[in-house]
Amino acid sequence: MSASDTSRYDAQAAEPKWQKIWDDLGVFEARRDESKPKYYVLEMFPYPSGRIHIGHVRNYVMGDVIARYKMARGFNVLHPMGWDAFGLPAENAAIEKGIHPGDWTYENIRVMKGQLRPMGLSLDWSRELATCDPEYYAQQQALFLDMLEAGYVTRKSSVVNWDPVENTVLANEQVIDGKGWRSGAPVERRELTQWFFKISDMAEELLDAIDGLEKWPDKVRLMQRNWIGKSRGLQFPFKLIGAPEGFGELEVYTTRPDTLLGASFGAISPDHPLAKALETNPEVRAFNEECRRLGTSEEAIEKAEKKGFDTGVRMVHPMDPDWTLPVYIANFILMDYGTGAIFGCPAHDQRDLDFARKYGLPVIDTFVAAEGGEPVGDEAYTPPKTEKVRYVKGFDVPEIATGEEAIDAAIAYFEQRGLGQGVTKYRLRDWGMSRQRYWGCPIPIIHCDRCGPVPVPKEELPVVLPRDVDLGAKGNPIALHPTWSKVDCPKCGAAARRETDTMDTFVDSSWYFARYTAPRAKTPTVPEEADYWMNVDQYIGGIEHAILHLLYSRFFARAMQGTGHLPEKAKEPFNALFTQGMVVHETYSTPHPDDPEREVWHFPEEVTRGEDGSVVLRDSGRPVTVGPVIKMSKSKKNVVDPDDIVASFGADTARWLMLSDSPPERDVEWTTAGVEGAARLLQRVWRILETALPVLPAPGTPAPACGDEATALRRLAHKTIQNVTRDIEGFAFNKAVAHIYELVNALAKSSSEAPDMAFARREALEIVAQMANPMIPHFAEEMWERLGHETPLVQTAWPEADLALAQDDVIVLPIQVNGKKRGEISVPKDASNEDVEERALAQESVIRFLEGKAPRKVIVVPGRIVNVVV
RNA sequence: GGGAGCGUAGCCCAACUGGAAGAGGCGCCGGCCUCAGAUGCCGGAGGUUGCCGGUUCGACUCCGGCCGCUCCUACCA
Repeated sequence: MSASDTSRYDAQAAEPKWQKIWDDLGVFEARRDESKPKYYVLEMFPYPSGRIHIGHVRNYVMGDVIARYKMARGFNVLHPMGWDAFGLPAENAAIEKGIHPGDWTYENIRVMKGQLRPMGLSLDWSRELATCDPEYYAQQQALFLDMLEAGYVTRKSSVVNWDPVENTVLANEQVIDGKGWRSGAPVERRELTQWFFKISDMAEELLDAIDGLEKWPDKVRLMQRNWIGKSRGLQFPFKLIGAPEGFGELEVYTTRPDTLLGASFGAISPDHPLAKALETNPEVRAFNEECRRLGTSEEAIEKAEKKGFDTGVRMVHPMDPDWTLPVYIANFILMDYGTGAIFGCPAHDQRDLDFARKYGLPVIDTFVAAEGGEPVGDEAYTPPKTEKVRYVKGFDVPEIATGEEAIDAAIAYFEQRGLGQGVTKYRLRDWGMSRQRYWGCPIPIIHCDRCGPVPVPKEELPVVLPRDVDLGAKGNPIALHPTWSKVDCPKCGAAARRETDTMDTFVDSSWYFARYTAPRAKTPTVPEEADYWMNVDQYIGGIEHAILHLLYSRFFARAMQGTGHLPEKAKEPFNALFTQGMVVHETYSTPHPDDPEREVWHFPEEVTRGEDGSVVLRDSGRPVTVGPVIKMSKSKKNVVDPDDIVASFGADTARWLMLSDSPPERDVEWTTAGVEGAARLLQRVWRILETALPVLPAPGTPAPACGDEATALRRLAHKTIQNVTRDIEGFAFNKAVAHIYELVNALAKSSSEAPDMAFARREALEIVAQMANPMIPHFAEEMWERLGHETPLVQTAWPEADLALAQDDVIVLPIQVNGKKRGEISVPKDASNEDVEERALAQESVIRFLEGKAPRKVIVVPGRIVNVVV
């Protein structure tokens, strides 16, 4: 193909050309400009795992559509990008491949940036940051110190997964069936003193503020509410009989005090002080140790078979001194929630019922259904608290009452008698942020035997990670470093030790959005910049971050406001949130050669379908196990990267494909079916353009008088502006794509060279270019240039639809008889309901289906439908 | 175990949130173009809206119960 051949669109030439033009114009470099409204669009930044995959691209292309659209709407747009660069995979790579985590991470960033740049995203790369860079984490350490001083940080004990062979703490994902993933040794729960952010102090505030997050998806708001888990309940003690010294009472918390007369046992967590005190009994010790082998994840604990151990201790029912109940240690009671001790009421809690059946404990109904209630059998009776039920063993409450009423009555009863008190509790726990790992932000603290934990003076920041560590060693690599931790106490000058824990990587991602407003500053933020750019107007990311990342970021924004690093308005940092669906794919595995219990994962490109349809490895032909369709992730290798498509068809084709078909919020199973279709669209539009060019009027020619055909094309073009605008605003990119197709299809059918048609075709082509610009910007710019425009689209305003032109004057209404379509009528769009009814009843087909009967009712839905009911 | 979501043509999905089951794309079939293929153009078929029940003049849409799949579950990010 020669350079002057315009019969085909040449993405390989056009894409670098336009990227250079945009770069030279500096249009994506955000500068403060008080004369324009600002718009901050942000996609969740990636973990540099090695290569960009389709899931990333989908995320960033969506953000790019919004960014480019807002630019055309006259906003001063900030659209930055960076790297969530600390984390466990870098350490694993170091062990497996002998590469330093830092080298591995920076190489990944280089590769992934190299993959992203050709996508033509409107990113301000001058603000790029990496959380593993001392420039970033120095400011994170400064923030930590300010938060410590302001009382947002505390130190206390918590449980971790301990691998006794590796001498190391394991992440939940490193615990497989209760065993360490490398050592295979049974995992233990062990207590360590760790640093915490006091997020639970903010539970009420974070809960209340959810109401104000109107542009967040309801499902995310609901998930956050449930996670915070506010509950009102009763806390009170049981007197104990036969307990070790110092354990005269057992404090329990219950959200259902109305079921107290249905109690049949007490249960405590294996981590409860009483359970530990009882470990002098070897059987108790053995039971507790078995429980501790479950690891720390909520999922594992709850999924495990419910087991209990009768301690022999008994507790006295507070309402009847002669009534005593056995106290069990139970593997499903969490020490972190409530008081770590409960009373079990089998009739009204399924877990308690299963437990009671297993250990032969009584099941006592306290209430039954208000009408025809039967005693509990195999299923616990747990109606909503708002439902009226009949209390058969209630106290201080009418026989028929709702759960809520009875709970309030029970709390009042206990408070009046001084037996206990109503308390509000939250499921939300403090955020444990200490990690016994290498590749993270060092916690800037020095431990002195005399002064305790002492903050590192700010002028000595950053506390830089040591580079020379032995990651293969058993234990925390930083703690094992021979010299790094040895320092003098900043307060008293005595020999002291640095804190060797690093921060949870969620800390890094909890404030990066604020750092983007002044990424090179020598302070965490800069007031003028934060004032101008905050908040994030549109945040875009995966639904998998609906709880933790977003909740932690909300906490951080408040703490940063409290320490003077963010303005008041940034307390809720994300004005609008869009959660895009995940790109999912099958997984492929074969048994590990050394250990058939384990699996080796394979990339989709490594497998192929055999002749009989079975899935085999491409090189060896070994059979492959096809696993479930799950989120693309490096660890399972079910990733597809965009390079092949970009190399064969160009970035715009990949972008178009990503935006077509699937609604953005829905998960998509990745398939390359449709690539050719996406590429075809570009060529098709190009051909339409090149065919039309010789007959089109000059740019800016005013509209001539238009005949029916030209008016119809113009109407569709202006409707397309309305539709695409609405669809982009509503994140319905798949619908925007469909509307562009519709206009292109109409253009393809127009070949008339009459002046009015030539005008309408130019107008429609320009609108196609402008509507498609946020999605396939290189192609759109090239079109725009061929159409004779000198100012690039990136600096061109979004068009306004001509409302008068976009409206239909006549609409077609379907007519139903008894809900079934029997005919249709055409009426003026502003026809009255009476008119419509009259015309509908005059319809031949309607008369026929009425069979002489008089209509009982006629329902006219303006602009929609007419239903005649007989 | 708990929390959240999804399910429409062979496939991806629309259906203005209660108003004609079909906008758009992929694939498939037929025709045209071509020496042939690719590209392209024109046309077409395809349905118990996961299942059962309820509300309604009218249900893909709302309610209840099942089935299947996905995400989160506090040390994966």
